[in-house]
Amino acid sequence: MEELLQHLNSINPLSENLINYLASNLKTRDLRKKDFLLKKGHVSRDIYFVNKGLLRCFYLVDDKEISSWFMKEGDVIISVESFFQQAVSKESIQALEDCTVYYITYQELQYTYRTFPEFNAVGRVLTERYYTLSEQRLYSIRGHKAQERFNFLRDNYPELILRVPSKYLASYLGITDVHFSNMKGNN
Amino acid sequence: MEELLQHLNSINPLSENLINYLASNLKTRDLRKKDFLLKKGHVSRDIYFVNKGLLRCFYLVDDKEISSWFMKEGDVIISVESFFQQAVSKESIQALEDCTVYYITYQELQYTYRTFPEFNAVGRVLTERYYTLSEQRLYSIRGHKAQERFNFLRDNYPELILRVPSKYLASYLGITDVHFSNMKGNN
DNA sequence: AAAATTTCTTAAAATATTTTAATTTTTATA
DNA sequence: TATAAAAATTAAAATATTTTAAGAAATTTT
Repeated sequence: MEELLQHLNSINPLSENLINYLASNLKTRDLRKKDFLLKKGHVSRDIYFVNKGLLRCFYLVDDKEISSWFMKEGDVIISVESFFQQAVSKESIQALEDCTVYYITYQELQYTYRTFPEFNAVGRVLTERYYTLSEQRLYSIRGHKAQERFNFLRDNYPELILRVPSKYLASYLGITDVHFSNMKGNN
Repeated sequence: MEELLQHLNSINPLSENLINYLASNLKTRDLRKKDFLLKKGHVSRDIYFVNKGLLRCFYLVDDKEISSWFMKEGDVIISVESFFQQAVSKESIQALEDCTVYYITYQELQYTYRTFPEFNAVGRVLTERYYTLSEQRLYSIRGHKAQERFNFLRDNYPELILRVPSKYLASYLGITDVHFSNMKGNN
């Protein structure tokens, strides 16, 4: 938990009160592989920080699971639309490995923003960073062929290729697992 | 300009000092159709608010222009990655109609965050909203066939179909203008 | 208003990707 | 450890999308 607080502090220095508040309100949760952090149809009520492990975010299109992204150590997790709007989620979040996560609730986060205004700067910068990553994902998908999308993933997120089962990577790239397998062969 | 300040104020009340600061530092720029707000290779140094008109954001892949999004009245414009990281931009931004925009520079925005801490809350909420829209775009593109992507655009952004030339919409949807034309025929 | 340029449409052939199905490999379970 | 289940690979046929090209329509420029 210390490393999370350090991480936040490096974005914008936190007051002692804020550090104490976070330290005493952050909760821990352990997940076994295949456990769900969020199921579609529910509201994304907590904001998580991955301390250990790997998870995937996915949604269904015609009974097929489409992966939106993968979160590992050091990442913050929410279902973006559901959390920010506190609306029912189209996405589910599931552990791909045994995980340990820290979290606080949406209500606690809003309370933190109100009570410790300087924390808005931290929230703003983190949101800017994740927004940028989201735009990069759009950039790498649109206008590129399957092989190019695969190359981008391999060059920028090599760890995912090793840790994430191919069928999830395939749906993330917008192709079938069969085509994914063929592409790897070519290379 | 009044409506922009009202819009910001509705997200989080602005102090009188902040309102005065913004009112005296916001600049206005008029663009003729086809003028550029940003050219690839430059840094996105200003954050714009569209008062009138319509613009497109696009980038090149193998000499082909791929549209990333369209901004109209009431929208905030930046090239996300370039602005937040103050790095060279892969994207360009061009007016599709005659436009009027308001803007401040990146430096002024950072100064505003430092000098008026309450403005961080405004920045945070706006960034959350645009991040959510970016995720929705990913959601609507990935796992969906061309016809479904077109339907999503038609149902959620009908105005774009009327105002944006087909060839730009086609590249936004990740298809050729030829295929776009054929799909419209089917419907 | 006419001419020039750009955009849109249509059709046919070429290519990329999906679907289906069977086999092998890997991982999970008894 | 053996067995069952899930995931990955391979091949062939089916489908979706792109490419190319030519003509029609719309828009911009002179």
